[in-house]
Amino acid sequence: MFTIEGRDRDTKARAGTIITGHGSIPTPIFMPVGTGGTVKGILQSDLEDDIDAKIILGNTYHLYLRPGTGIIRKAGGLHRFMSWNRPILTDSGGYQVFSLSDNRKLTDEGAVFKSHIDGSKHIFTPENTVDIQRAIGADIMMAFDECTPWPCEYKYAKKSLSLTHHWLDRAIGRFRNTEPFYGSEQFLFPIVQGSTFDDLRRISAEKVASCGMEGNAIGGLSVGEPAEDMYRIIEVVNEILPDDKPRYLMGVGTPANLLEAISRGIDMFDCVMPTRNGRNGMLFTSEGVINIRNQKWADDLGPIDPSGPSEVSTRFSKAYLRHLVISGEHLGAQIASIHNLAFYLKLVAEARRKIIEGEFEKWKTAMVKKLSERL
RNA sequence: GGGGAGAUACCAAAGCGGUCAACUGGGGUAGACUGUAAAUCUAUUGGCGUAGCCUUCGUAGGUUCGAAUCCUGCUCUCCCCA
Repeated sequence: MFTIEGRDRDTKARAGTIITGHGSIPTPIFMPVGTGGTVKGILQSDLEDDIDAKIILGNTYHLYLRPGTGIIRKAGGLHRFMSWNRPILTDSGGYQVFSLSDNRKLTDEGAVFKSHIDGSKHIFTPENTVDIQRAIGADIMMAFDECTPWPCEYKYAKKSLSLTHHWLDRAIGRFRNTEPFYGSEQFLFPIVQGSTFDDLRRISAEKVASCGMEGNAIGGLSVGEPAEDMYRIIEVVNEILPDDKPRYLMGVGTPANLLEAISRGIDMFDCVMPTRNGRNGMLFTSEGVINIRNQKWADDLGPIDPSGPSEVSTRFSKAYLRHLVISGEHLGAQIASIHNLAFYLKLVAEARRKIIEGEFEKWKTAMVKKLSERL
């Protein structure tokens, strides 16, 4: 399911391919987030053509509440429901346990929570989140975990970790006792937790590695901790996670975060940043980060990004995009999202080429510097 | 021609003797956003040497210890009737 085609000379970076029932994914890869069966504001055809997304995310919590698994099953799975034939990865709802923490209570059994939509009461367990993801038909399913907040007391992180591990065993049990609904093979990725504590992270990585799944994930990072802590934890964990399986860093991050993580052996990423921040006027370009709402772009008739990661990047000017965003026009959010996602996808594709050529590190160092510039 | 209402900061619109440099929206400016309860949220928006001072509420005067608020003249706008 995962093959490695190349490795960088000087770093832990590698270039590989993940094969799923809905197509293969070159790594390193960035996965656009499509929480509720849509990458917000973007047409599937634009994801396929202009952005060339290889895989997108869906979210168990959101899809379960709306439209509900009944409709998705009736449609023949999420791929058919949303007319997307490339791979899909679903998050288990573990992140919502964290982000909607006011509305939930954790027990050994699972997480009892109130719907943010209508206040109705539900429970997520390691078992039923596998069932829901089976109904969704995700190519890659995630184990149900607790994404701990930051900062986090050692005592709490340790207790939470044992809960996550306990849940992991049960999720794998259910995974092994059930079959895909739609014929296409599904994988289940376990998630390393342990907050910013090296020893807990080691314990968790050992546990996850011992499960022998087709890929592994690192969660609980980029929740507010300094980037240096995140990089350190990645190094600690990747020492232990199997080298011949893809490693997925959940919820990360900025373009610079991606390159730093790739150099430490990460293969997969997802993040709302290119879409959400794009909708709010933040553009990632080959020249640096810009806030398109700033006055200084008002009369800049040059392209959004001359390096042209997407068709919209050179077709439209900064002044036009600024006008759209300032005016609250939906097209502004759409163009910004398309450009940002294409920028992310081009960035990881370029990283892949550099890795195969064995020249990743030098390129990465220069890029990180450039990408962090604020225009 | 007759009668009535009103003129407040970039726009709209509160305020109707001191607690008003003036509520609130919009607009402007800047910031935040990392497994999406976010096309959202926050700050700021007369000037300056900024715990203070200066200039502002159509305009010219007046009353008062004190006026955006009360009185008078003027200018302009809107509405109704003819």
